[in-house]
Amino acid sequence: MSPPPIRLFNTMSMQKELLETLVPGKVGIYVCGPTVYSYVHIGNARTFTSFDVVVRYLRYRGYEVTYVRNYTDVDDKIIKAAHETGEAPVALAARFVEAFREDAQALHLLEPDVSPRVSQTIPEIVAIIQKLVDKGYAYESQGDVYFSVSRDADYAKLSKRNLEELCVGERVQPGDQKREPLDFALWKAAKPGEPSWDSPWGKGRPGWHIECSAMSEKYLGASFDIHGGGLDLIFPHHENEIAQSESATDQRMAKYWMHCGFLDLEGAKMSKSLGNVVRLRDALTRVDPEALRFFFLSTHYRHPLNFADKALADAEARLEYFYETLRKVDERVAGKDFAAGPLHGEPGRFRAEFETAMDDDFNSAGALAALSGLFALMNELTDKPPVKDKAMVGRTLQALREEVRRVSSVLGLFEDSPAEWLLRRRDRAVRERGIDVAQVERLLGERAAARAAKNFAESDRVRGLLKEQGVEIMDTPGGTVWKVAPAST
RNA sequence: GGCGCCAUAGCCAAGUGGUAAGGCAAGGGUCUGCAAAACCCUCAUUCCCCGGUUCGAAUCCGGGUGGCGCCUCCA
Repeated sequence: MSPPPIRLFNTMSMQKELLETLVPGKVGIYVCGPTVYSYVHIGNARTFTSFDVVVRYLRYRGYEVTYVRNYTDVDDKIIKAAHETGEAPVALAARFVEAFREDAQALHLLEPDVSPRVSQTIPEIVAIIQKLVDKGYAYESQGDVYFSVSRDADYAKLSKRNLEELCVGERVQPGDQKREPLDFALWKAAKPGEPSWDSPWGKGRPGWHIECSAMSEKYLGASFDIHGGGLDLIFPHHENEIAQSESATDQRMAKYWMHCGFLDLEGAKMSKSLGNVVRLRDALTRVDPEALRFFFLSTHYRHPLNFADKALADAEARLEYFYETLRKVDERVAGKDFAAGPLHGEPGRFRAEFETAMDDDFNSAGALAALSGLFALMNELTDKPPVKDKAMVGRTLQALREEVRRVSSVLGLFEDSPAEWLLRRRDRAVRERGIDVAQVERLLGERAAARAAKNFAESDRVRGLLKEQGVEIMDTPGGTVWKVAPAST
């Protein structure tokens, strides 16, 4: 069996390449995880969601995937944050690892196969640094150890920088022990009160980039398939990882480098200096987690995505359509057996469209488009079947429902029960709009009585009353149901 | 200054040589006591501008214009 023709954009070559893994049928992927000094923001969430779908799709295509995503739990920012809260750095990091796990769960992110932490990888980190020192790529200086960029002939091959130009913006800070401006720290001598570990260079802790070199090698080997992260990690983080790993092992670190585009806020990158960072957990109080996920997937992962209320509302409305459809279909066919026989149309054709899009650099936006026809057909079959053969309609609906399940497993969407999702959404809207559910139900009862008496004037008056409160009602064969209208703002 | 990305309808957004996916909005229709939901139809002779290559370009090349990112911590 020939491998599925998945193509992916490789930052190293700046073009799409056919995925040919080191070991046929297997993929090792390393994604740079969060530095746990605070809650993750929605930009982080986008990146992790993108790679979540990459991993899911590779598995869907039959690859045996080893997915590694680390926690950077030893870092300057953690020490700084801990100093501010008065916590021990280790405790603060542990607290935010837990917070991240909660956030990840809300977004339906898969648990990686391995989630290593810097604090648990110190021996491996020290070993790599020692190797680099021994091979002359690194030097010790007053308890610090630096990587000597000038010793690395192909430095900057990922970001395509030119070393002379890089030096222009660079300054050697006073007190810095670096020999050359571009050199970067592999090991930092401990200062009082900082977490530290023993090393051949005295007590200290790892520099920023070395942990990923150590953790990826520990769990995926010196050379592995895919390394991913946000666009802003290309330089210097991934560049430095490459320099460290390849100098130490003399092997190509990763074959494919994937980078996720930014999530913009009001058309500008989120940044602390602009004060426009939105935490994931704050965003989740305003938008359904699955709608956020859908929103992320509605644009190709390498393109910029603008975080806007309108777009989120659209995503949520679209998701409601999907779930309403699934609810109807499930009511119709769940648990039923239909005699074998021909299907209406070609339920399988949507899968082909979906796979074609995903095979092309994980084009989730294109993949989502394939769902439109699938859901329209389900609605057509439930509401106004074009064929009289009820068994055929039922069989076809079941087949389509199965297609949705397959797609769900890849996109991480529609994993909730439709009834639960719809109720959860309505409950949130009820809370936001301050709607009195008891009153709604009383009015609904009055209207039902009026309708039974064919008093349509009264019935419509009640409808108007509810509408003023933002409640929309729908008369269905199964009775009158209601929902909260989308906010007009 | 160096490196790089992007520019597709009112809005969002796929499409990297073969004659413009999908969604939202809008208009029309079917259904409905009326609605809503759902379904159907319509909705870019054209892809920022100017040249070029080609039988053929939104897609390739050159030049503009306009956004944006990285070069310092950053997903």
